[in-house]
Parts: sequence; C-alpha cells; structure tokens
Amino acid sequence: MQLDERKKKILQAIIRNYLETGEPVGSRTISKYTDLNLSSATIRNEMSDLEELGYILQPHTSAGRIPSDKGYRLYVDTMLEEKEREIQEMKEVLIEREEKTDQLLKQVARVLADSTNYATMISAPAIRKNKVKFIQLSKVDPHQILTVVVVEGNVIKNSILHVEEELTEEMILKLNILLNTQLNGLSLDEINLGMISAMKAQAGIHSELVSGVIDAVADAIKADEDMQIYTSGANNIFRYPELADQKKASELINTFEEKELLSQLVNDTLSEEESGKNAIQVYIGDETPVQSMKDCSVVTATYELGEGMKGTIGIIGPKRMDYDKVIGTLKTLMSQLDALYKK
Amino acid sequence: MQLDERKKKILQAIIRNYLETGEPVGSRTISKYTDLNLSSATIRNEMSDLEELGYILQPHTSAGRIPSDKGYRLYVDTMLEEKEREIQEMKEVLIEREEKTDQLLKQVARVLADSTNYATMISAPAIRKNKVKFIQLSKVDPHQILTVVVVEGNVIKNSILHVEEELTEEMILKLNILLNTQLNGLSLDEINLGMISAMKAQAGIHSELVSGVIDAVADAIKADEDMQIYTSGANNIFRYPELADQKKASELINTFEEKELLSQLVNDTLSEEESGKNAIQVYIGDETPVQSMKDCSVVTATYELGEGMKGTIGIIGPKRMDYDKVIGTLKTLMSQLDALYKK
DNA sequence: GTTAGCACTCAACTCTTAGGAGTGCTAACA
DNA sequence: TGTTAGCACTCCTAAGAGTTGAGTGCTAAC
Repeated sequence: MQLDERKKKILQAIIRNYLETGEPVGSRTISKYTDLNLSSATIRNEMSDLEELGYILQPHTSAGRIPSDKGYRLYVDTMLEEKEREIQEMKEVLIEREEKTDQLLKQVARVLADSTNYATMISAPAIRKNKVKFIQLSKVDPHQILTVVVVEGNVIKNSILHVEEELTEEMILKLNILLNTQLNGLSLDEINLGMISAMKAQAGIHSELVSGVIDAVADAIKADEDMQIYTSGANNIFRYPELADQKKASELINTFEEKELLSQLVNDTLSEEESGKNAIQVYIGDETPVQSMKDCSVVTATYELGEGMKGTIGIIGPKRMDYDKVIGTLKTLMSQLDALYKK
Repeated sequence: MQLDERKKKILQAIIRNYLETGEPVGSRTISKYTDLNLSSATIRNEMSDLEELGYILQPHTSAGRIPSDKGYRLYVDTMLEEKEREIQEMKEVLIEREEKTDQLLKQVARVLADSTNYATMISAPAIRKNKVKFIQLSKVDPHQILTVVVVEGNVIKNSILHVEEELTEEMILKLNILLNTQLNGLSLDEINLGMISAMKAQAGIHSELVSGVIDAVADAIKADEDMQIYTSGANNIFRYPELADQKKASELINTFEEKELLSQLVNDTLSEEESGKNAIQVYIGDETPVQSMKDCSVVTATYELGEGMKGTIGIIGPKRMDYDKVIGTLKTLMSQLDALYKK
C-alpha cells in the first residue's frame, strides 16, 4: 500500500486536530472539518489504511485515532518543510544585553518556557577544546596562593591553594613566568606527564605548588564535565494530562532536577549536529536518549556564542506539541543569540 | 476546658498514628493501640474535647480525626523536647571532603532528600558583610584586563574588562597598588562615593578602569543577592497523596525551580535565627513565608561554615512529616558540617 | 468518670445502566 | 472501481443506586 496525497492530507488533519485537542480523533470530525469533501465512511477506510501503515493507532477499539511516533515523524519531517515559518515574535525586550552568560541563559530558559508553555532547558556553552590563555598566581595570605586560569573564550577559573611555607614575591614571579611560558596556548590534551615533571623539576622545592596549579588548569578546561544546565517551566508538564499522572510526572520532574540526565540530551544533540545534521533536532517518543522522556517529544537546537562555544537549547513537551511553533521560536531565538554575540 | 495529661497522650497518639498512615484516625484505633486502657467511647469524648480545643479536626462527619496546624505545633514544641533524639546515623561516606563548596552543598541536598524522602533545599553561605581581602588586575590581552577580587571567606570573583588603549605593565602595577591600599579591609557599606572619586583622580586617564573595578568589587561582595540555592528530591512530593494533586504539585514544583521564592524561606530563617531563636525552625502549614507551601511543613536549620558565613538548609514535606527524624537528621548534619570546617 | 449500645452519617466501592462516539463491514450507487 | 449510506458492534464514560464499613454523638447504665 502506498501513502498517496489524500492519505497524507488526512494524516495531517488527524495530527493537527490531535495537537489541538489532545483527544483521539474520529472519522466524522475529519470528514466535517477538512476541505476534502469526503464522507466519514471513506475517511474510515483511509484511516484503516493509515493504521495498517503504522502512522496512527487506536488507544482501544471504538476510540478515535491518535498519531503514532512514526506519524509524528512524518509530520515533522515533511509537512513542516513546506512552509518556512512566519516568524514568531519573541519578547525581545526580555533578552537585555547581559554581561553574565549564566544570567542570560537562565532568562532565555524562562522566556522560552513562558512563551511556549513547555518545559525548557539550556546548557551553557561547552569549552572542551579551548586553550590556556593566561595563568596567574598571587599571594593572598602568607599561606594562601590564588590561582587564576583564563582559557580561550574568556572563561575564568580560580582556586585557592594552601602552602606550608611562605613564598617570596620573587618566587611567585618566577613561577608565573614558568607556568605561562610552558602552558600558554596548550589545550588539555597537549599537557602531558613529561611536561609536568619537567616543570616540577624546574620549580624545585615548590614542585607541589606546580601540581596544584596544573590541577587547577585541568579543572578550568574540563569545566564542562559537570555541565551547567538551566531549566525552566518544568511545571508546564501538568498542563498535559497524558504526562501529568503521578508516575510520569515524578520521573520527569526528577530528570529536570538531576541535570545529569539532561546532559545526555545535550551530548546527543551536539554530536548529531557535528555529524552535519540540521541544527534543529526533533526526538519523538522513543527516539529520545533520555528514558524518562519516552512519552514526550523533545526539540533541541544548537546555538553558538562565538569562538566555537556551542550550547544546546531543548524544549520538552508532549508528543502532541506544536512543532510548528516550537521550531519557529527556536529558530528566531537562535538568530537572536547570534546577533547578540556578533555585537 | 484544660489540656490535661491524658488529652495530651491521646493527641500524641493521634498524631503519631496519622504520621504513619496518612489516614484520619478513629477512636477505636486509639483505644486499641495505646496503653491507656480506655474504651473507644471515652476516647471519643476526649477527641470531641480536643476538637473543640482546636488541636484536631474532622475532614468530614463520620471520618476520623486529623491533627490541625495547632496540634502539630504542640507536638513539635512540647512532645518532641521530651526525648533528645537517638542520633540518626547519616551516610557519612557521602560527604567527602570537597574543596568546592557548591559541590558539597549539592551533595548534602541529595543525601538529605534520599535519606528522608522529602524535598530539600540548601542555600549557599551568605557573605554580605565580608570585606575585601585582595584585588588584582592583570593584562590578559592588549585590550582585556582581568580583575580578580577576593573577599573574606575566600570567595573569589572575577571579570574581564575591555580597555580601549593598551596599558603598560607598569601602569597596571600602579593601579594594583592603588586599589589594594585603598580598598583592602573594607566592606561594601564602607566604600563611598568620595573614595571612589578620589581614586579616580589618582588614576588619571585610567579613571574609567577604576569604575570598572569598583563595579567588580561590588559584584563580588553582593554575590549573595542572587542567592545560590540547590534543591533535591522535589519529586518526593509525589509520595504524599495530599500534596500530589495536580494543582498543588505544579505550584510546589514551580517553587522549587524558581529559587527566588525559596530565598524568602532562607531570609526568614536567617532573621529568626539572628533574633536568638533556636537554630532549627519548624514552619507548619500557614506559618510558612512561602505561599505555595501552605499545605506543607518546612523544617529549616542554619549552618555555619566558619568566619560567620551562614547558610540555610530546608526540608519540605507534608504536614505529617516525621518531625522527630527530620530534626534529628538536621542536627546530625549540622554538627557534621561544623566538624568538616573545623578541620 | 467510664462504658456499652445504638442510631446516624458519609465516603468509598461496586454494580448497573444508558448514552455516545467511533469502528468495520456490507451492499448499493455513480 | 471508488464512494457512500446504513447498521451492528465495541467500549469508554458518566450517572445513579445500593452496599459496606468506619466512625461519630448521644444516652443510659454501671
């Protein structure tokens, strides 16, 4: 059996209707509210075919039909590309120029959640491959040394090291020079054991301090291992009865709180994106890398804040989410983030 | 009418039983499962009195009784002080010595949530009154100056300032000395406009840079304005049917996600604590400063990480939470945090 | 002051019923 | 051959009736 034009139209009508109402949709509804001018009986025949093809399914006999994951997939893949979206006006006001990236991200998550009524997440830009740009030790106290490491993209990381014996200013200057000349411009992969022991040798009695600093550098570069993820609008899931029952809600809420699980989503999106796919990914039902979201759909997008720092935005909602609107909104948002950092 | 010893015992029995089961408790239950040796009829009379006194209430005629807020309050205030708790063994292993305070706090929240089955929150130590300890400017790029500010308690804050014309190393050294001599040891309140303009005058053409640095200092000190709060176990609320209905759950989840609301709780706890009250606060029902928690009980405690840096821990659960256990756990935890930072 | 007994209340559960939405199938029509 | 009308059938849902059981309040007796 083939999926002809009429079947596609009917499928589209079913999905549209289901997105709106959340109720299984019957043949009579389709017959009445489309311009196909077909009787409900004909629609029934077609629907029967569509079910056989796996695009829709019946929750139980004598209920209407609801889209299957495969149906949603088709909808998202083909029907959507027909018309490039009339752009959803984003409340631009809310995104003021903010120096602090994390503040900005939180705000983006919130605005998105407010305007879509879905749950949202956003990951801070990953900086995995960045290089050391600047290292500075300073004496804060007789026994405390402040280490500051700046990596490319101006991500700053610092820590305080405790030293047993007081260091002279001169010694600190020397160490500063040593560290900067040795490590500057290197990424984490490039700093190997040989280099470290050579540096330790040069540092003489302060070799311990050197290890401390190296650790700090390593920390700074792999800061994204415990990736920062901001979420908002988790309570929106209660808007959708199919997600609001206790078991599912509890699992989802948990996923949102323990950001570790969300990072799978981020990683998956980033790797998909790297492999040349579209910047916007749609995961429907079981396609998601996060188990607890198997009853949801997730739309993710990759954004870039210049200098190759990439982050991920995700919108999590019911399978019957308004794909049109969500994808439109994400596109707008991405171009705005882009514009923001072009400045 | 007076609350005699026997009434107290019956009230206690009612509350205990309700805490366990979550179901309204009837006279017969009390008659059977206490050592009072009274018939259910007598208990009924007493219960009727207790209801008149406002300690218990009936959800509807012909249901058992449940404790009122007033009843819980009495229970927490008096019954609990009788026996100082046999200390709940905390999974000490989980609290490893962690350099990073925020990591530690996250872990504490999680452990608490796991071991109590309630939702938990923990606020990072406030550093409002701390003083500037160290300021350092360094040139990262020809046009980028890194500012590092360390305040007491070793909280470090940094930002990158953009400058139009390149500064010489010498100039930076001069600015460093100027800033450190002027600002060292001052708290935010003590840095006034007069000082700032005096410093600007001394900085000459680099007065703009000075304002930048001052801003950074201000940021560092009032970092707690957007207070860091970590939460865990929000999904535990689904364990308690009386909180798990959609409306309440949605509100609670939202409160947990938008940490702003929780900060009211933190502030209230801190101010109560400052006014000499006990270190552990119990908010029952309407007593809470956070509207959305009016169907919950909240137990909060203040902890101290040395040097006067105080934070708050909160446990949020149903009114029928196991007050005994929660308070015991909090006490243990606080002494452990104490020990941790005595080291 | 305590207790036994009894009538009464009310939520919760079960069972039944009716209604309605929707399907699948068949036969007739263009 | 595709489309349609008609009809029997399924199954969910809501509403109502009846039953059960826990629990109360009151009274009278000990």
